[in-house]
Amino acid sequence: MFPVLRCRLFGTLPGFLYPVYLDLVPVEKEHRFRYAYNKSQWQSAGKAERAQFGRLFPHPDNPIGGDQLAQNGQIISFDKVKLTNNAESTSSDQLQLNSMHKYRPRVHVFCIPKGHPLITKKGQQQLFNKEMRTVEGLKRIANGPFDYKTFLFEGTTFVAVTAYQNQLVTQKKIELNPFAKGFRDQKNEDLTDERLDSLQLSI
Amino acid sequence: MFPVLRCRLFGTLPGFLYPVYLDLVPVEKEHRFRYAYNKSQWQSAGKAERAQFGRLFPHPDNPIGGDQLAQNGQIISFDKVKLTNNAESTSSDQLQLNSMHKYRPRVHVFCIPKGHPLITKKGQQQLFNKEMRTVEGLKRIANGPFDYKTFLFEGTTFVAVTAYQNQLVTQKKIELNPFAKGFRDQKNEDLTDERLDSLQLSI
DNA sequence: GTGTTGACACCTAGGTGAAAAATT
DNA sequence: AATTTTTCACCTAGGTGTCAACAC
Repeated sequence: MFPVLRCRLFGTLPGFLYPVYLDLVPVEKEHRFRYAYNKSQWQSAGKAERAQFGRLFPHPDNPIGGDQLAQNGQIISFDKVKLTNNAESTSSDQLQLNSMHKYRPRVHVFCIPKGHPLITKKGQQQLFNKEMRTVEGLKRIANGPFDYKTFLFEGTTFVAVTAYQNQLVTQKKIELNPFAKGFRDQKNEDLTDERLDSLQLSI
Repeated sequence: MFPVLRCRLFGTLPGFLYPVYLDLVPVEKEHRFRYAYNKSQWQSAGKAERAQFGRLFPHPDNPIGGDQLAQNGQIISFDKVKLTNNAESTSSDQLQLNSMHKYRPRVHVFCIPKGHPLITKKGQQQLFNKEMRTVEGLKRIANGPFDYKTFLFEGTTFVAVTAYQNQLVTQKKIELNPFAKGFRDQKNEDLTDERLDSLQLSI
C-alpha cells in the first residue's frame, strides 16, 4: 500500500513492549461519495453501504520492543498492511473497506512491562491476540488494567477507490512510488507540490 | 543457498524456546581438494589453508518457540544462510569458508524455559547473543547450566566450490531449483536419480 | 593451468498504473 | 453510465547458471 502510513512514538522505554494495531474507521458514516470533476472535489452521493466488520491489523513486529523503537528513530511503519473490498477475505494482513467511502486511520498502542504475564504466559497471550482481531475485542481489552492509547491522524483521511478519480493523485504516485517508475516521463517529473484536494488509495 | 539444509527437531514442548544455530566444521582439516575428472571423485590436493574464524549463523526465527515448531511439522529450515569465501565479510547472515575445502554442517539447539532470565532479562540476552557469534563463545556457554545439544549430519558433508566441478551437480540444481528454471530443457528433464559421487555448493 | 570474479540473461515473486473487459 | 475486475507491460528485488575476463 502506497503511500505508507508511518508514525513516531515518543516516550517509550527499553524495558517495555508495545503491541501496536491499525484500523480504519469510517467517517461520515451516512455518506457514499463520488468525485465531481467540475468541482474537483469529493461530494456525498447518497446513503452509505453497511459498514464492514471492524478488523484490526496487528503490526508484523508485535510486540514492538522499546529498544527496537529507539533504534529505528521511534518510527512505526505500516508498509505491510493491505486493503481489500472483499468482505470474504480473512487474511490477517488485510483490512476490509468499502470503495467510495471515507476512512480515517487509527493506531492503537499498548505498553506492557517485559515481565508481565501477558508477555510470559502463553494462555494470556493467545487470549489477548484473539480479542485484538476486532474492534469489539479491543473495547473489552481496553476496559482492563492495560496502559493503552489510541491515536487518530486527521490528515491521513482518505476515500477508498478501485480506480483513480483525480489525475493529480496518479501523477503523485507515479512520481514517488519506486514500483511505478515505468510510468515516469518528463510530463510528470517536475510536478509541483500543489495541495491535493483529496487523498485516494487504490484498493 | 540451494539445496537448503533442513532438519526436524522432535520432543519439543510449547512452554520452551529453542535458540538454534548453524555452523560448518572443516573436515579432513589437513587437506585441500581437487576434483579428478577421470576418477569422478574428489581427491586430496595438498595442504589446507588456515581455517577461517569459526562463526555461527543464528536462525532468523531465534528463539524458535516449541509451539511454532509443532505448527511447522518440527522443521527447522536454513534457507536464509549465505556462504562466502570473503574473510572480511562481517554480515551475520553469512558463513565464511575456504573454496575447495570440505565442510560438515552442524546444528546447535538450546532449550530454554519461557520464564528463564535468559528470555526475560535483556542484559543476559545480549550477553548470550554476543557469545553465540563464534564457536569459542559457544564452548564457553556450553559449559554453563544450559540444556543444549549439537547435531552433526554426516550425509550433508560438501566441498565448497566457486565453479561446479561435476556436471551432474549442475544438472540436479537446474532440475530442482525454481530460480534456475531458465536453464531447463529436455536434456535435463528426465535426469535419473543416480547417485552423485559428491555434493557441491557454489559459494 | 587452475581458480575466481563480474556482467549477463533468465527466472521467481510481487508492487505499479493503463487499458480492456466484465459487471451492475 | 459508473464501477469493478482482469490482463498486461513495466518496474523493484533478488536467486540461478553461463561465459568471458581476470588473477595467481
